[in-house]
Formats: sequence, C-alpha cells, structure tokens
Amino acid sequence: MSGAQEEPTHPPEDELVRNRRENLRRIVESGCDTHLYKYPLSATISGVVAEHGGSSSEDLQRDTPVISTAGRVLAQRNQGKAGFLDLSDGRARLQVYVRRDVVGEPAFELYRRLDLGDWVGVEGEVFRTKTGELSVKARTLTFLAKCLRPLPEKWHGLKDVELRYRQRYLDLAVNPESRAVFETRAAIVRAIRRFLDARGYLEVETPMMHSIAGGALARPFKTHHNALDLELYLRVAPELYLKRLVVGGIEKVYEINRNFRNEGISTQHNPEFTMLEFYQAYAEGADLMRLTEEMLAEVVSEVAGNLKTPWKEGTIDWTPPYHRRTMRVAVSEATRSDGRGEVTREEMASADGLMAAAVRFGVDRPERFRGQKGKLLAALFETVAEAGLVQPTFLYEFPTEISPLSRRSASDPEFADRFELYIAGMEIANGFSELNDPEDQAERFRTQAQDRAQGNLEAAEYDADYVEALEYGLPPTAGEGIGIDRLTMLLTDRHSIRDVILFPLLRPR
RNA sequence: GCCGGCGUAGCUCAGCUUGGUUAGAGCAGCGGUCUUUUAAACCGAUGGUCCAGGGUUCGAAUCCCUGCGCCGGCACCA
Repeated sequence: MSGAQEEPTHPPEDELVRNRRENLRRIVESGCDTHLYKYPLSATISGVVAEHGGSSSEDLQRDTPVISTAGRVLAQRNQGKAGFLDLSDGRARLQVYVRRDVVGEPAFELYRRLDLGDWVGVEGEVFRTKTGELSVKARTLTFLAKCLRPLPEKWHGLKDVELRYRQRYLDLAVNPESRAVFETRAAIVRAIRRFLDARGYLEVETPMMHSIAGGALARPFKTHHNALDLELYLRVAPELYLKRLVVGGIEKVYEINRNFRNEGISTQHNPEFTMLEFYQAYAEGADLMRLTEEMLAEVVSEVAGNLKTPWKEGTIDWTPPYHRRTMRVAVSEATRSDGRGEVTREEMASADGLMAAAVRFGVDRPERFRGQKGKLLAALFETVAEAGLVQPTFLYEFPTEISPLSRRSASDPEFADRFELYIAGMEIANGFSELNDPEDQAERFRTQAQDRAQGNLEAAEYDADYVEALEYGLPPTAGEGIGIDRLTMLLTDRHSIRDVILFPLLRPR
C-alpha cells in the first residue's frame, strides 16, 4: 500500500491497479502510441450491429464489409495465438476476433496486455463465426485509453444502487438498460419539443435565480450574489416569468428546465427536477386537458411505439380520452365500497363534514386543517383516492384555497379552474386557467403572506413586480406543468426518480 | 424529521438465527495450456479495515450500544 502520499479521498492503489499500470507500461514498451488524439470511425458499434445484424454468413462472405470502429473492452476470451474481445459503445456489443497471424506480433502483444474497460479501435472485416456471432476480424487493433481501475463484474453487472448513482459512468459502462433509460428520456424531451414547436409555441429560458421564489408553494434554496450583495433563491417554478411573457404578447410559450425545491427526498422527489411548463393565451383549463392527451399520446407512441406501456405488474393505456373526475367525485368513488362509509357530497360541503370524513379515513393529523375546507378535501383525496388513480385520469375542480395562482371557476368561486393529471398514483401534470385579475392576485398574495407570517415556509411571498405586470393586462390564459422525470419513470418502468436522473443528489462520501 | 432494513474480496453473493480452528464461492486479477470462443474451458497460486467506534465474552463478521452511508415506508412536497 502506498499510504501517506495518497489523497485521503482517493481510493488507494491495490494490486489490481498495479497490474493494470504494469500492462500499460508493457503496451508503451512495445512501441504502441498511447496518446492518440483521434481515431477514424466508419461506424459506431451500434451502427455496425444495426447495419449487419440481419446479414447471414453467406451475405457477409459475398460482399465483405470492412469497417473501423471503437469502444470499451467488456470481455476477453483468449485462445492462445488468437482470441476474442467484446467491444461496447454503451448501447450495443460487437465481438472482435484477433489472430496473431493477421494483426502481427506488436498488435497481438497489445491484445495480450488489454484489461477489461480499456478503450480500443479496431479495423477489419465483418463476418460471422461458426457459432453465428457477428464479429469483426481485426486487421489492426489500436490502443485508445487505459482503464486503470477494475470494472464491475461482466455477468451480474453493477447492482449496488449507491455505486450506480455515485459512479453513474460505471453503471452506464456495464448496464446497457441504464443507458436505454437516458436514451428514452432524451427521446421524450425531443418529442415534446417537436410537438410544441409544431404548434407555434416559443421555447424560452427564464431566470433560475429569483429574488422572490414564486410560482409554486415550496421551500426554496437560498444563495447569494456577491457583487450585488443580494439574497437570491433558486427558482421553485418558472411560472411567474412565463406569464410575464404572455403579458408581453408571446401567446404560446414553453420552457423545459430545472426547478429546485428544498424539501424531502423520496422515490418521487429529487431536490432538482425537470419540468415542462407551457402557457397559451385565449385558452382555458379544459383546452389544455385535450392538448395534454394529444401530446402524451404522440410522445408515447413515438418513444414506445405503442400506446400501452408496462408498469410494474400491469399496463398503462395512454389512449385518449383520459378519465375525468372532479376531486369530490374521486373521493366519493374511492370510499363508496369502503366499510367506513362513503364520503358524500353533503359531507364535503361543510368544514365539519370534511373533518369527520378525514378522521374516519385516517387523514394524518387532520386538526392541522381545522376549518380549512380546501385543505381538508385535498388531504382526504390524497389519503383515499390518489394511489388508486393508475390509468391516466384528469382530476379537476380544485379548491381555490390551495390554488393561489388559478382563476376561480365561473360557477363556484370556492373552486378553481384547475386540473391535475394522475398516472400510476403519481401527479404528472398540473394545469389551470391563469388568474389574470391583478386585484384578486394581490388579495391571494396577501392571504399567502399571512400564512407565511404564521410560519408556513412554503407559502408565497407577496410579488409586487408580478402584480404590476398583471396590471398591464394578461389575456385569458391557461398554463400547465408536466414533470419530465416522472413521465420518464412511467415510460421506462422505473420506480425511483433516481433511476431517471443521471446524478441524483446524495450525501457526499 | 420519524420508523424499519441493509453494509463481508475490485464486482455479485454465502456465512449472522444458535458466538468457537486460519471467513467462503463465482466472476475479475496473477502464472500456465489452447488459432471460431462467447458467463469459453482446463491446471496452479493469490486476494479481506467482515462500514466505523465502543461494549459484553475465555473468544465477535455473528450479540448489545453509538455514529456514518444507502434503500424502503411515513411526514413534507411535485
């Protein structure tokens, strides 16, 4: 052990690393250039597999393709004066057949000194071995980079979830299904952009650093700007800036970007997460429900090739139209055949009735919400109905009390023209007709400010600058946010948000 | 934040219930045989801070306590 010279945070060199350094030394000694700047590829490994994967041995003999490609060595099977490498580009694997009498002694010495994880380039003929494996018969083998540390095991891969998150590069190197998750994630974002761009939405970027953290009820992260000596917050939502842009006349606008919320971490929550938010002038909530169905159907069929996708033991059917339930109907339905007795519409009409129902169905600490009908109803919904909404379901008629930025419903001001989309028991989207009355908005901010003064750190601060923007006139507008991480979870059948975020937040080691 | 589970070789895992030689296996690595193998095969020799610290005991990977990390659930939230 080399001990004292090592940086304390760096794992010490053990015998396995020494062996690999020795192999590198021998490669250098054999005259191999270990500092190449580039390597010319005629195709990637997955490209070669895609192009020739369907070709028979006879096809390849008749018209022998010669290719050059490169990747990471993931397996080596020696046969004395010949041998096989499995090369990976993270998406596909390709076998390389190396014969000493073909590549010559110097290159074969390189072959002998390769370790799993090394990067090499290969140039040669595509053929099939007698067991039918698509392979490249190396004419030349080129060293590209050394892997000085041992890679996780070839057969079981890397399973330790902590290592998969902390050292995602290892996960990606050996677990192709992990790479596929992030390919899918990118395809989802691409499909959403294409959908919105085609309909005339303008993609924008608004500030991540806010002097007032608004647009959602959440605790923000604090930071500080030195030159301006300014306390700033990482944004919890882009909402108020996007609506300022609608005031400015951008009738259709969207942003796909990160939000930051200083709250708990769970399988569905990461402190930074990605949201699509979009706004459309002259539209109401119901228009966005229809648009959302259309968008998700298009995104899903593009990404999955099918409108039915697997989720846990079952299937999610993304075929529109989606179910639609008011929050109160969802609560009634969920409690209808429950021995504790259905929560009726009459019960939900009064704070006392809601409190009784909350107690009856075991809402956690219901006294927190005493006298607050909206919060009681929402808590009741979350307790009895949320987890049961597996197939895509729009929930609508939200209490105005918990919707400080939404417009009141025309028929009943106690409720807002707001909806949320639930899939697999998770909230995927949240949309509403935007409050565009500056007086009402000012009043809602005042209510939130009171709430905040009473210690609710999630309540909003009064945003005078935003109220001023509304005074210049926000046309009737509907807006919506869709959680990209959760959508990715659904389409990859991953049950933790950390599996769809490349580097989820963990405590530093 | 609370409750529960887990932490053994580079990786994947046994062993812990019921304390008892020097802690095991597979893969990887090392030395050898092998020119169409594919979890290649075969022969040989290796590799350990049993998460950390403390306690109980003649004796602790194993039992107890504390701490750290991760996972799951709850709370908060999207």
